[in-house]
Amino acid sequence: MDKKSKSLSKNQKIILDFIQKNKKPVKAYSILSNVQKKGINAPPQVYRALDRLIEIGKIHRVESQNSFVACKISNCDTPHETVFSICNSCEIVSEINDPKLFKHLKAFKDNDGTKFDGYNLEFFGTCKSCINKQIENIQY
Amino acid sequence: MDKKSKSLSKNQKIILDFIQKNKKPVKAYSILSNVQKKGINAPPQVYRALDRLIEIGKIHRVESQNSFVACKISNCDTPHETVFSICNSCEIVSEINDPKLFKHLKAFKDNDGTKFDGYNLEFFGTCKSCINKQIENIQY
DNA sequence: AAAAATTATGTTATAATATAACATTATATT
DNA sequence: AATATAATGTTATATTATAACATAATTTTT
Ligand SMILES: [Zn+2]
Ligand SMILES: [Zn+2]
Ligand SMILES: [Zn+2]
Ligand SMILES: [Zn+2]
Repeated sequence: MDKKSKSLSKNQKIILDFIQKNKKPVKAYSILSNVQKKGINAPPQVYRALDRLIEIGKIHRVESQNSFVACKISNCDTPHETVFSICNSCEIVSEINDPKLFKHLKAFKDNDGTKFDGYNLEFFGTCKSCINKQIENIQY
Repeated sequence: MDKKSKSLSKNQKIILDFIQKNKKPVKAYSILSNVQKKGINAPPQVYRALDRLIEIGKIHRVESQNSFVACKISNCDTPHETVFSICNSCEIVSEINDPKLFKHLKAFKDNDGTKFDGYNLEFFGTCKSCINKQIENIQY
């Protein structure tokens, strides 16, 4: 039985549920304040659940934001091979599912003989919606 | 005169100098304690200099480590297009200079019409030196 | 050169993020 | 049932980063 098929614990379920409800990534202390009514009282309880959920690929950490987002790729069995598109304006994050890009990244070799076991790629920019808002707001 | 050719301020020089002296990335508070003898007393002075040095491309932030490393690519005029190789064991970081990969990343388009202006890619693994150490340490 | 605007600095306090350490309880394995 | 493993609860603390405001240096404009 692999990690992914193991059932989640109570706290893990509560926290995964909260993260999945949110379109945007959520921060650890925001999670904490939102699940306190469910009996989760302190940061370590949140961080432990987050660590585990990351390990089994249910969520990912958005490094540039210190935030956490549910995995959007079904059967994402590669929790440490992630690609995101991040809007600098509204901070929305989309997980990129691009097999060709994955393949390219997976095949990468450096000149030092490093044995790679994962990668994280974050693209930054302005999302379509924010571009449109900016155009609307131009003052003449 | 562009940002890069502008001369650095006193604090910026002190902090860049310290970062460049280190092979490995350094943390903000480690920088602080190491430059206090030079008259830099408080975190904001460090973070301001770091922000500026990042902006002009002299250093990069290693997102997964909350650390800062000098740019190793001469004439790196793309401070927000970075690729690193990171050893999970010794935490050494190498900046990757791979024009073909850069081109590939630069050309990336998502399905949502996001206008990208940068990316950060971090490869994780075990460096050659750490692999060798691990082999040496196997007990029979 | 004087005035104004901009940039950098210094300082104190505090916010935000994350982990150490240890006691207890629940679950799985032998 | 005994043992081992994993998860939880709790308090305290470590680490990373910024807000806010006063002052000084530098650059630009007049
Ligand atoms: Zn995923
Ligand atoms: Zn947006
Ligand atoms: Zn660089
Ligand atoms: Zn190493």
